[in-house]
Amino acid sequence: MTRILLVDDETRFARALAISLRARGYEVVLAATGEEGLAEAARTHPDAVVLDLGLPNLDGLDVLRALRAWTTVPIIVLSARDQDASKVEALDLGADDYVTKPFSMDELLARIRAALRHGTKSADAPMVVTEHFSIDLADKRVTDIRGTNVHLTPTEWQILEVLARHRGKLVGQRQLLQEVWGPEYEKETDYLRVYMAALRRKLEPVPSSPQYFITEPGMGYRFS
Amino acid sequence: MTRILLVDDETRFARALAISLRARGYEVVLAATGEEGLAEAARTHPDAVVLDLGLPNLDGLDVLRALRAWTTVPIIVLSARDQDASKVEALDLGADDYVTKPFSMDELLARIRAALRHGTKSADAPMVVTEHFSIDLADKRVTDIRGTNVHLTPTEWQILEVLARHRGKLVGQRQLLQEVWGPEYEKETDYLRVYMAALRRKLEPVPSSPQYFITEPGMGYRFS
DNA sequence: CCTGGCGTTAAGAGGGTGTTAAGGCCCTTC
DNA sequence: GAAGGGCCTTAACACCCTCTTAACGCCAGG
Repeated sequence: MTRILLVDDETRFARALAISLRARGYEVVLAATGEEGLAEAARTHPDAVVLDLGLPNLDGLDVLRALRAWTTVPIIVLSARDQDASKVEALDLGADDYVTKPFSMDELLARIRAALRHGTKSADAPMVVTEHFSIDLADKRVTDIRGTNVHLTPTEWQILEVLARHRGKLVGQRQLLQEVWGPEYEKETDYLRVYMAALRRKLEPVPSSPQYFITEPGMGYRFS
Repeated sequence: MTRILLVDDETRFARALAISLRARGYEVVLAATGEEGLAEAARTHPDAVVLDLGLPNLDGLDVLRALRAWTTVPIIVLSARDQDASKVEALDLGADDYVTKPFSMDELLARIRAALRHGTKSADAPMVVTEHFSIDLADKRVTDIRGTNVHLTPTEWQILEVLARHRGKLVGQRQLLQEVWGPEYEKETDYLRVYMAALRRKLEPVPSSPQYFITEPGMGYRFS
């Protein structure tokens, strides 16, 4: 789960933001002071930090400096002041973004999403690993247990990609057909049977009794 | 040199910004329309893009979408409007930052610096070495196993560079065409075949059965 | 027994790909 | 100003792969 550290002493605002973030599936760690924020950052290794400059005791810019001394986690700075000086300073100290109050919750959430994209751009290879093969979504490559490349045709790959993205979930036949062939093919369930057979032949250890590509009769398929 | 593409139709502001940027050692490419911006982006491969939303003809958001279809270059969006809708939309379309006019030059410059940090975080791998040849991305040179220089034409080099930067990844034909020839050539798959043949003839030990430049039929090419 | 959904296989049609070479443009050189 | 070379574009052809389609067998439920 994506973890976000929120360093802010205005508990009312912080709580509202935390609720919004949690409602969207993020895990939120709260810190009310700069010291606490640094400690929590070290302890929980968040995927992004939202940092309010208006903190008691320790100045927000000092917190920023301290964080940047050891981590490249995306940091979004919030400020009540619209002063250029601190804005420029914060950005040059390594903040990824600077948002001035007042701002809408939607905007902040969008900026958090943008910041999270930066964090994952270089790291995080979207990989699905099983006991018998592994799927590299970024490289568009499938390798078997010995590291040999498994060749898939474009259609086979698209089906695998859709199933892998919904790992564990049931994907309806109509949905699969629409995502791979387009909306006008949603009745061509024959195609699915042919291609599921191909995928099983190439990836299942025992194609005749599938372990990863499960058929849910009358409904669709599931990858697990 | 760090190259910045500035897409803005207000020539007075654009010119002032260009002067400020050039004074700080950046190379600036100007584009007055969205179409021009897309063409320049494909041609010059900037390290960052500053995009004004208030463009004639083509909407700024469409430009953003078109850019994000093939490049991850940092994009800073400027806007006169302070509307949340376009702000959120732009950020979710892949903009790295969103700045509302009026703003100070210092702030924009600081945000450009911050955006450039993102761009360089993941890039840079100036040498690619294989068993049969090595590629020096910085020097734009390719040498074979005996250290002899291998001569490539500009187009051959660009293709090789794109593939080498995405080492191991599958590069779609459309992406390759857009990055080398520009967005308006994305259907000219003939070009690719001619140039892939040339690259294989010059670099593959056995051009007829490629070891490094792998074709994924119907999808694209992969360098590994 | 019949029906409908599913798995499997194979073959033809169509489109994608590798390869070579000729024509034309631009730049350099004399 | 003319000649030459390098490079890009375009065309033509043969070949290979993929998609589609059809046929058949299997199983479960009506």
